[in-house]
Amino acid sequence: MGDTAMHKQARQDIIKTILNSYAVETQGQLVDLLADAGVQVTQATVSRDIKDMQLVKVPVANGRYRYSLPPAQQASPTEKLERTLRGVYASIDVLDKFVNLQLVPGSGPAVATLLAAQTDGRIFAMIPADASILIICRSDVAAEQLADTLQDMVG
Amino acid sequence: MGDTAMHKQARQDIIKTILNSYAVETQGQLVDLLADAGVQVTQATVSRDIKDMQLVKVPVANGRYRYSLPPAQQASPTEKLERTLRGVYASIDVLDKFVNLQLVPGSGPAVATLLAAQTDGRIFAMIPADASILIICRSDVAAEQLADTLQDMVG
DNA sequence: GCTGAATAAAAATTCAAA
DNA sequence: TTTGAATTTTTATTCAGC
Repeated sequence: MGDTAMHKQARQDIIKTILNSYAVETQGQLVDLLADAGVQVTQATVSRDIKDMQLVKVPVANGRYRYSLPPAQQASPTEKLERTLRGVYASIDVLDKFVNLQLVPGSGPAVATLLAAQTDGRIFAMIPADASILIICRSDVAAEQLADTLQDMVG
Repeated sequence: MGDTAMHKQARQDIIKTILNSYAVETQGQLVDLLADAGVQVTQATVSRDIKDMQLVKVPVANGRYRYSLPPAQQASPTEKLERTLRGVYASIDVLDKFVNLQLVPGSGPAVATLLAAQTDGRIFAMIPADASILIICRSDVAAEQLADTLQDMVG
């Protein structure tokens, strides 16, 4: 046993990080990856963590398996958008049916994907650019409202 | 072997139904439930079906497990690129001279290339994005017609 | 190709202990 | 309560046959 006490919660946080970085196929693999991260536990413990965290072993396209966070624990699309937007938002502007969202360079496509996942009825189309997204709304009023909504998200 | 030939697809449909009716915890249980439904297979076959169908064994609240239909597939853009419009189409919408084609993320450029090859006289210009294509038509009527055409393509 | 029987591999649990 | 070792249980795969 390592001399550093490792608590369950901390270990589970590390497991989350590992799952986001590696395609973990078995619990044995997870044991090894945890060891690499300096956390020494057995398969039994990992099995219990997986139950606790409600992780699932998903059969994926290439005929393999991988452990993954369940939909229930995955952040909702709106939460993801809000979190992301907070980090990359620069400014917002409205003209007629258009909302122009200025962002930090590189974040346009990612934010557009998150916005698209909202299925917001006010949005007709989006033109994502590197550092901005031009949103075409269904009406001038819709554009105003959307701008307000987005403004509220970033505080 | 039973004298009634049971095909994979039919069996998998039955499995779906069973999963919607029972909290199936193990593959053995599923074998039994299939037997009750008149389908005689072994655990090996069920294991393969589960892999095929991408079912997952989800740890649920009460400390038990249950098999469940696949969580929303988060396919990578690269995988989707290889598919046809039918495979990547999400929705289509019209506003004035605009047609907005919503697609799965990553497929916009590929689909736009295919669309451009059509040399459709109604299309004035296209703005492909990662997950959508904004098509600007030569007239409002042209936009309506184009939308209909595309709609028909995807059934 | 699809399957079952046998087997290997992996995962869950039991039990004792800290 | 949490854990590892050992064990049981479950699941995946191999192999042969159809």
